[in-house]
Amino acid sequence: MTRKILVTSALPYANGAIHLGHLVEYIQTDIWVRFQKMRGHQCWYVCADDTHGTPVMLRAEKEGITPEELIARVHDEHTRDFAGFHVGFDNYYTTHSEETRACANEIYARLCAAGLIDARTIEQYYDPLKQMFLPDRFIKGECPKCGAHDQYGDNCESCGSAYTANELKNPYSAVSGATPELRQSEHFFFRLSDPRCQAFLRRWTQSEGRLQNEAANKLQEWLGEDGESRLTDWDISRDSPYFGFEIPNAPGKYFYVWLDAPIGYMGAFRNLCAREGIDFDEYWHAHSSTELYHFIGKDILYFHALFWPAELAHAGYRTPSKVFAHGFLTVDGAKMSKSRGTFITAQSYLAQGLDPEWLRYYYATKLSGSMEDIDLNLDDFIARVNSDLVGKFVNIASRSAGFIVRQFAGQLCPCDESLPVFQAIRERQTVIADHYETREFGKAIREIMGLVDLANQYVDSVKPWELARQPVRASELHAACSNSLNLFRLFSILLKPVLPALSVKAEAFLNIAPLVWNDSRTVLAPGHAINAYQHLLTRVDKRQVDALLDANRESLSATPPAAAAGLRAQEPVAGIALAAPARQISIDEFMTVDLRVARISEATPVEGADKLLRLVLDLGPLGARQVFAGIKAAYVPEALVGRLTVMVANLAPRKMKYGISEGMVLAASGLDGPAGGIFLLSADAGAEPGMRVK
RNA sequence: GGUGAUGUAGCUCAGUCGGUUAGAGCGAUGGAUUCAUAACCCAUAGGUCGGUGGUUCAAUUCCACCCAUCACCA
Repeated sequence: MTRKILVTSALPYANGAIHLGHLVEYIQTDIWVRFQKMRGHQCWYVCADDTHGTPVMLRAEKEGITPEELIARVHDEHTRDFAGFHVGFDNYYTTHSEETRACANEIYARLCAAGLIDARTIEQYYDPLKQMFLPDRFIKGECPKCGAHDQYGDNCESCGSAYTANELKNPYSAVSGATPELRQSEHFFFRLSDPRCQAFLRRWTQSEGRLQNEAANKLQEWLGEDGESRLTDWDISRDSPYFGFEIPNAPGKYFYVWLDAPIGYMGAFRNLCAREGIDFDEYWHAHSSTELYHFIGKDILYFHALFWPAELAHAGYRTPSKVFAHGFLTVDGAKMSKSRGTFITAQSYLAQGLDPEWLRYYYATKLSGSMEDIDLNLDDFIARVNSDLVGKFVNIASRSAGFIVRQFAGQLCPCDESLPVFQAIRERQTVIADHYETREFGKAIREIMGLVDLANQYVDSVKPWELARQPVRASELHAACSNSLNLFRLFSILLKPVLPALSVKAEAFLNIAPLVWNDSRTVLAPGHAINAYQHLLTRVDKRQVDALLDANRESLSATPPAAAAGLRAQEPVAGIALAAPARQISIDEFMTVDLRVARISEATPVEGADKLLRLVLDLGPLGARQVFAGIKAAYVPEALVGRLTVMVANLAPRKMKYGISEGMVLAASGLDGPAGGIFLLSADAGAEPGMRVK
């Protein structure tokens, strides 16, 4: 039965370049979509640039162009990058479209009619210099939940909490730096706290198969226990000036960008429908039997699994069949870093001449249906691609084609499907298809490569190069190579969702029509003529990877680290990594850590904590700080009072169960953490509290 | 601090609903081979399955605690 499927990837913001982290999602989605299409299903893949909001508005202003010009340029760049990685959208659109506007107005009107939109006058920060209300993303301050500095006004990148901008502490305008003032303004709210929404979301998020287990558990945390009402109403409007859609009958009021972003999926699809003659309503009406899947990063689960389905359900539309959240990308085990050159843009990867299918393949080997992060290990990347794709897969064609072309005029003889390797492929096909379906691409690849190994063993066992020297055994040679090329064709089918461009080349080489999944049931007919073999894939050269890192490496001074690398904020002491020396840093980088001499003026045990002492540190002219230090195992509190030590004075304050920790004291510790001892640093006599350590 | 996840050969990862000698690929070493972009094939070496206790006839697999990493929460 042909399924009707609509698939989306999250909308990239029209304010920055696509990088390898983004590509995890687009490649994952694209592989899945290509698989569905190969299976003969009707599967539409849409995405769009997320164009609205203050960042776009301000950036355009800074560049001296209109927002429309900016988003047009970024749209071109994004389109180019995605095409470069063979991400095959059926439509890559923009949220700044009449289709999206119409859908947003429609949803808004229906939510109004359902009594789920409230107008309320709120106090919001206003930038007196810039003369504008400061929308969430452009007001910064300290997170009300965890105290992290420089957090945006809608959710905290440090602790993930969602809140409103007014809850931020010590706010400042990210536009002008001015201290904002509170002013009143009327805003519109989506009433998530309404019992209907609460009940719906509880049911929706917990329904079988809707979300990954980890995601469902996470949402359960956000929803709270039964009867508990943790969801708060969601502010969906912003005041002029704003780049976005003006709300009907509300002059000067605009939809908040996060309202129209997911609606952009609908807008992009509506645009596609007009082009392709698809029935939009069949896919979106409340009782649609079509399937709708959103691929997203785990960071935006909140929006896609709470706000979005609640909006849809109460506006009379269908809700997503499933939401697939994936983890983040690390490079060589660490977050992407501009100073290490691992913040790699899609454009630079292609510009350096690296093959996009190398990355598609490597990601595929690592991807699964879970929300776990995946690591791009660059040495492993090189080894994996060269070994699997060039050494094994492509090699099968390469080692057989010459004989067929030279000795048999390119024509194949009947294929012997009774060989064990063909049987193995037939046997594992279904499992491989299931792995693709469940997004267990890593498992699919492992299965396929196991079969490819069998194929190379087969070739080795029949030794075509020996047969070729004995003219009387020409038919054996013909059979061996025909079998081998048929194996290559089957593997091309199995790998086609991952390697679309390579498959096109393989199809040209084999002289066949575009392969679909069911072609794996057949073999090439006797007498079928192939074309001469040309290299299908080159090897990765380590120098290319090094050049890529160099191209993406920025000077250290250009990107001061937000938090001093290697020093962990959550452990006041003993957290410094030990085994190997950390990477080299510049003096400038070191100086971002403000180390000060401090006198311990109070030291008391913390009730309820096994390891912590509460210290009050006197920094002389800089005042006193409270710090919770995990040194209880090694020190009697009274013995510490009066001592001089060294502390990090510019560490972001951290709210702990027992109070706010405003820094950390330095201590040495052995390899095994506290078990290796804890040795508080001291300052020699003469040092005064508050002196800088450098 | 709490919750959750992860910790298996040099590297990247499987796996074990407790049960004879813990697997794969890569890398290393040796051999074979020369059709293939020094690819492929065979073989060998490498792990006290993070640590410590407990349950059990038997634990890498279950339980507790500890350590490390990551995420989320407070």
